[in-house]
Amino acid sequence: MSILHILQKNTVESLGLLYNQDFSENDFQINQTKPEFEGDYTVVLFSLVKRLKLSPDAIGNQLGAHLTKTYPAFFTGFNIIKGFLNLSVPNDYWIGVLQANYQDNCFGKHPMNGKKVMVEYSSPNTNKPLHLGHLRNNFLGWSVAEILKANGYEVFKSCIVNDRGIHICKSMIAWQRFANGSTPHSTNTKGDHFVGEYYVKFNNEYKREVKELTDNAMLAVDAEKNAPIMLATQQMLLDWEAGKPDVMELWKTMNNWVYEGFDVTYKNIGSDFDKIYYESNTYLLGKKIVEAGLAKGVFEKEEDGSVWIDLTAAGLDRKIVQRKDGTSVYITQDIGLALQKYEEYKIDQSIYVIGDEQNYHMKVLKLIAEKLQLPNAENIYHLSYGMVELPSGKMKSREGTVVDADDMVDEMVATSKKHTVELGKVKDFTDEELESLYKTIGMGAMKFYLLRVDPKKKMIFNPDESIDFHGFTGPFVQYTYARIKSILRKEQLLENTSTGRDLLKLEREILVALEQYPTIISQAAKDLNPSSIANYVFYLAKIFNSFYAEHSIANAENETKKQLRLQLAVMTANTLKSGMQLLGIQVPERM
RNA sequence: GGUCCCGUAGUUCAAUGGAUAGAAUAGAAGUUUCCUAAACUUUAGAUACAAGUUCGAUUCUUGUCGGGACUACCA
Repeated sequence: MSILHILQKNTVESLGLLYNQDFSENDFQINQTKPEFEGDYTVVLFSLVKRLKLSPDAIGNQLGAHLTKTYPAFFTGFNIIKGFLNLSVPNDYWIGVLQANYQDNCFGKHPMNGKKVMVEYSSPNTNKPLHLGHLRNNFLGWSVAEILKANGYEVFKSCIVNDRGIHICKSMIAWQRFANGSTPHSTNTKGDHFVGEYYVKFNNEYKREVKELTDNAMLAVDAEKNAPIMLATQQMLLDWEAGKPDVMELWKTMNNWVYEGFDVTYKNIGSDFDKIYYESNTYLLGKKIVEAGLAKGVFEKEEDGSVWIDLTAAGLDRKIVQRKDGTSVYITQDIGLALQKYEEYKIDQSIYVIGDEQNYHMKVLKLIAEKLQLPNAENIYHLSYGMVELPSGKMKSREGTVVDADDMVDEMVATSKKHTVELGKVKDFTDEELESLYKTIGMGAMKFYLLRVDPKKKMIFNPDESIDFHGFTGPFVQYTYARIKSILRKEQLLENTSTGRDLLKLEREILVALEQYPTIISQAAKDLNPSSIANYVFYLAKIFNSFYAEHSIANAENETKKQLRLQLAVMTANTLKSGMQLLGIQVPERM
């Protein structure tokens, strides 16, 4: 239990004894004490004033005296400033934390809790390569899964590949018309990029045809519906659904090109899945849902045969759930898949990492599941993240205004190589070690950049200003780790030595931060928010760097002090490594 | 039109209703005979506007102004 929790618990007890009333942890607030005041943790007294009809000073004095008298192992002194009760925790407590945990590689992680969670993320379309927005999704999903594991959940990472539908047919039609039989192999192009080019070509041709029609006096709405290439694409979708052999053949071929490309990207960025669903296998699941909904009277059938649900009572619209031709729409398939996931894995929670542009869709999804009284309805949770935008606005694959994921990875690795070569600290590395280091640092910078901001908020990426390697960045944390490891290669850490009872201000600050790590991990899981981990590891690295610049470890005043600092260094390194791992970022032994 | 989200230093991001609004970067000035200077130290700089609730508001409420997303028998 952390000192914060101990203080919460003891404050509840003390208040109860002092004032003979029942209190809970929600009746007051505890913060870390601001550095300009004496003390480690602070009880904010204002909320108690009204209830107890006493002045903040009076409550603070009584509570402070009671806490220090009753729990001298945890609280040895207090002061009250303007309604804030600042409590000091003794050195022995902090040193105890250090000695108990400095060698524990699992420090901060929580035991298994018996709960199962599925995290669905990435979920690409197979008609174009991944871009920077997908990277945010992938890093978020991966990190959230790791954070949940660290909190004792059994986690299944899943992905639904949107491998069928009109958008796929667009690339297929364009390939048939414009490719002259060329392939990724014949053009030496990565498969997903190759297919993506034909998606763009489709849109160019489509635009051209629409313009031609409107120039000939057709209305824009009609032109958009009647452009020959669009009609051909719609026919192809029908042929696909009918299982026409040549269409199926082309579909398989082109999807395989895309998968070969995705495999490379996923391997590079370190994404993987426990279960991959393909929409071509799940798109019929909606039928069962429609039948169930009609039987329950939740859905209603129109005269033309289409099926609808009325959500106006919940402030939403009337939504279609099955077309008049009997095929199910996206939302219905999704509900079918949600149910299938539940049945297959018996999950307690199902998290969807999907952009906030689909907030409405996910709201509808959950609402329909609730109305159908599906057993998994309550477990559906949309982890909605903000879009990555360019200074000019939203990225659009169709218009080519995207930052390509592969280009981004290459650029990050190249930049890290440039920095590393300039600094010249690892000239003795083999080529293989160098390549691996460049990748570790480059990917570290990129992942940290995308994960350090609150997932809910949209973020702006300016391609003209490359991602930094200094300051609040992945390489900063990696560098701190590497520097510690360098010391630990040279200095001997002894078992069972005394570390003394004295702590300098900076030593104490590091220990206070280290002790918070388990709380940070649980909070990150509660919020499904990796950015709190990123902020934490940066803060820890920062105060360690201050300490490093100020005090020597190898040349400490005496052996006792040196051992204390070595332990502190080991625990800091372990915690940085562990926290970075939760973000999907590796740390190098040297850099 | 309807629903929802967002306006914090030049820029990119922080701040469960709590103390003097934190960082990073860019700017200015410093630190290397001593454990890795991808580091450290100092300095300057911000809550769009107006009311309200509160002991206390960046945070909650309302309004104004500005920006964005969604609102397909596409997936």
